Amino acid sequence: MRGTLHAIDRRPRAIFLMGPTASGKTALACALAESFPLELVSVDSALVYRGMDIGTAKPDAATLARHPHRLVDIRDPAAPYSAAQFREDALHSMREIVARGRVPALVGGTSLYFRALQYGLSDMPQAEPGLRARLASEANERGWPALHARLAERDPVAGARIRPNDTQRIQRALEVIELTGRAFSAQQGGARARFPYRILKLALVPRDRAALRARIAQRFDVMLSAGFLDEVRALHARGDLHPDLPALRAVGYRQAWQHLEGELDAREFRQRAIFASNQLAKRQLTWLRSEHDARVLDAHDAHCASRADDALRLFLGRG
RNA sequence: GGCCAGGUAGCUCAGUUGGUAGAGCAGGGGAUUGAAAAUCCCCGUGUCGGCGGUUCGAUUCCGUCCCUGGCCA
Repeated sequence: MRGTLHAIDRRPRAIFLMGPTASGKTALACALAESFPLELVSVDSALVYRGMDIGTAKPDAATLARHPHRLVDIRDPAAPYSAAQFREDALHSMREIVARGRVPALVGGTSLYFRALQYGLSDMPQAEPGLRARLASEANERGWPALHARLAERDPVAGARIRPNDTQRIQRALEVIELTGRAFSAQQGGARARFPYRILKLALVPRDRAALRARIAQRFDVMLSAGFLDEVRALHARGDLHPDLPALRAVGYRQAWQHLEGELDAREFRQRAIFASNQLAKRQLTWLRSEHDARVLDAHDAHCASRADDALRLFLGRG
């Protein structure tokens, strides 16, 4: 620092606004967009799906009209999205925004997407549905322990790292091994390119977990009275969707689907949906704790918005 | 008021032929590379309703009281 020359960072600036569900990210992002030349990019694995509005707490039409969010409503619920696709889409959006002389603000709660965006993903083949189906049916016949054993044999490192019960990761690792003929673990990590943006990371963290849970429950009841179940009924009525789709595993939708199928009564549905939401928030907070370069804002602090405002003013270097 | 069944972890409950107790759910912590709002791992001391009694020792047996539910009045 002192007395040393350092190169001027000419990378364009970008904002990351991260936070758990129900922490007030959207409201804060929209408020900041009123004062700064921002364009918003959603970082959320559920907001990408069309027709899933109420249960995902998607910003309403008026909000989206005033503050367009990129990467919202870009997929049909039948079509899976992925972290790799997100990275590509987000980088594309960011380039466009910068070309228009504005600052990209990435807002959302899907930490894996933030990580994939900033640090990149290893060069590995994408998911292949046919192969996954084959592995799943094999697991059905011979049991997952057999597949885990095969993984351990073909890739001892991954076999040791991936738990025998973690069927999803076993499946992915075997998929990559079959597609490439090489060990999965050998393809992870490696050199990663420098992220082409200077970023200001803001983490919206609610100080009081119990208050967050209360807010989640309250928000869920608002969703119910806003017609959440009708929304899921419409998806259910399509007939081509099923509960194993990533879209329908989303918090609230999974439980609503079970309710519509008669597996859960109304009370249990509500209860379990809220629990799932609380648990999601907890996992999101675990991710956030490892964001050591993030500026943490207390979501319950009355001055939260003005603190964010100050941070942006400094970062963007103007008033 | 009488009879019956219960009162054990935040909730639902199991259990101890008397040696102070354990599951599920909830909750907490963690992992996290093409499904990630997913998937997985770890974490259980609580006057065993109160008070007495029997006993070396009671959450467990006995008495009594309180509370809850059901049936009968």
